[in-house]
Amino acid sequence: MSDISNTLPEAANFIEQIINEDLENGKVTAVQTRFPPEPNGYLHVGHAKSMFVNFGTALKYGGKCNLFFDDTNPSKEKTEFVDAIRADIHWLGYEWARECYASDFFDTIYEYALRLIREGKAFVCDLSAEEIKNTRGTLTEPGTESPYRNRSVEENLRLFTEMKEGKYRDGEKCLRAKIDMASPNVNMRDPVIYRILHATHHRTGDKWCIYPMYDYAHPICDYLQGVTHSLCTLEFEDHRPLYDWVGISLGFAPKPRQIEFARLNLTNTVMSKRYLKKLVEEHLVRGWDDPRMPTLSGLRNRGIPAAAVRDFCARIGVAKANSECEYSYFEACVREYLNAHAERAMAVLSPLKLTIANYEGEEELDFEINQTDPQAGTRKVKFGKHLYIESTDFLLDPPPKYYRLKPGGYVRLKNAYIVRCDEVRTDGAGNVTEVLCSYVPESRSGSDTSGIKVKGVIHWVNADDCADAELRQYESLLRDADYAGQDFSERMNADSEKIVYAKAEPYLAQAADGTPFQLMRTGYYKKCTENGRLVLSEIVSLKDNFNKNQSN
RNA sequence: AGCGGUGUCGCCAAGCGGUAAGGCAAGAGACUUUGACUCUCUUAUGCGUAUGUUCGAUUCAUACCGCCGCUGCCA
Repeated sequence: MSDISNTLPEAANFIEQIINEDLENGKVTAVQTRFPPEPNGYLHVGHAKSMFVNFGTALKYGGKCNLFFDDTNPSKEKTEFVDAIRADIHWLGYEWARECYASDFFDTIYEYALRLIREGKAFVCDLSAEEIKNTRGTLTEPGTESPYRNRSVEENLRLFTEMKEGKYRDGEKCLRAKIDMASPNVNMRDPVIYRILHATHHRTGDKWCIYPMYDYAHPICDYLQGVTHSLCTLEFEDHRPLYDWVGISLGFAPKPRQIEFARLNLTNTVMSKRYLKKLVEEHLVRGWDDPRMPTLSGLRNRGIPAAAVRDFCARIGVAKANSECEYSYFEACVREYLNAHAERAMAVLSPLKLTIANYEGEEELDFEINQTDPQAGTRKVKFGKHLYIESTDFLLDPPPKYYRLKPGGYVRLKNAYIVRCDEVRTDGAGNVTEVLCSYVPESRSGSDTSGIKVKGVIHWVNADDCADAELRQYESLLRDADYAGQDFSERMNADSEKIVYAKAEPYLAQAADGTPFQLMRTGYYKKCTENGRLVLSEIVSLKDNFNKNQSN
């Protein structure tokens, strides 16, 4: 399996270059990063990349990575999300050095604001949001300075204290950094750094009615945590001058360094929290962890192994160019991992009865648990006279080059015997209801002396042995197959700009009792995805499988 | 239009002046107790375009062109 500790290195060269420089010229002596989600939703694959970069960088340099909850906007954040985020990070396989919150630092952040005011670097502004917007200027024209920009330090101090004490309504006043209204970078035009928000915070309750803005709080929180390299996505590139302004104004040493990288995009996949939230709130999905969701909990419920997600992140690399990965890349990583690690089991999704006329009794056959890994051992499967095969593995009028079962044709039952189709039973409507075969006794797998060569090998289940328990399970698999299919895509299509999952995925299933199952048709994978239907045959149970692999 | 980024095979992505890695996808073949897996081979005289500098440029310079982001009291 992919090793967490060696996945980042080759992937993020430009980040490493910067860090190496800082290390070489003694700017820093150890590397500290942080994974900074806002607890306003669940984590998705995009966050997996961010975790990969942040945790991976720390791992690479023998440093630390904190879990930092960016909870500066109480109107959007909830404890439910905090718990889910924690669980998802652990599932992905990462361990944080310290868990902290922006709200842990509210007191200090406030003190720093006082200091900026005393040094004439911040002022209380009475302009409304609308007025601030109108005086900010445009992309090509400078803004105009606020009439409140030159208030005395004493007045600013008094006003800001009153803001904190709750003397004003939301939006009535705000604290702004005094930078440059003519800056070509709009973020530097006296940005708001504190706003009044009479909202109950999920952690600090009603202690505060003013909250710091991200741009102001983030560099402070980074510094207070000892973060040396603050890795974030490209859209914050324009904010870096402000990030630096805060650090320099407050005299941080060493000042954390912000480095940006491109976020992950996947074809046919909605990654915007706004849409995902909408899907949940409008009950178009069961919840954030619905297996159709690109959330980490969704992937987990779909049975996708965390190691495969990590491997994917490592393989796509980290760069600054905007890009969109083909979903097939992700699927390849999942298949590759599953192929190497998942336990095999045979299952028939659409059963067709097969009876072997000349076979009596029963015997137990040895099956490899994982063909690619002999050490995984073997399992016993009962073979008998009455079996079920996949209905699609038999064709009355087969096209040329059809290697599976057909009237008068030979085929091998996987890991068992070669059989010949002698007779077919149909119902009134002409549908095939049963296939009658005869088997070749000396063709048993492993000791085949029959000399018969067959091109086709099909899977089967013993009807007597597992009819009750397993067929019920197949039903639930089928139900979920529908549930995972086209209907959903169409709805999404009509409803939003993108499709969530345009195609059903062959390994997308879950038993009714919640047991995650990996479906992996080893033979017809491509065909499955082409027609968008699940026509799978091999079930790979991953229950406990991942945990097992995790521990070593 | 201003600022900040970015343009290398269908999709990711190495490369940091010395003559285009790798992966995914695709195609061909071998193997096979499923046609899967595995294995082998093929796929950019070309690196957004044009000029330069140089013995030599994807790598440096200049100018264009394209794409992305930015005018929340969101993060």
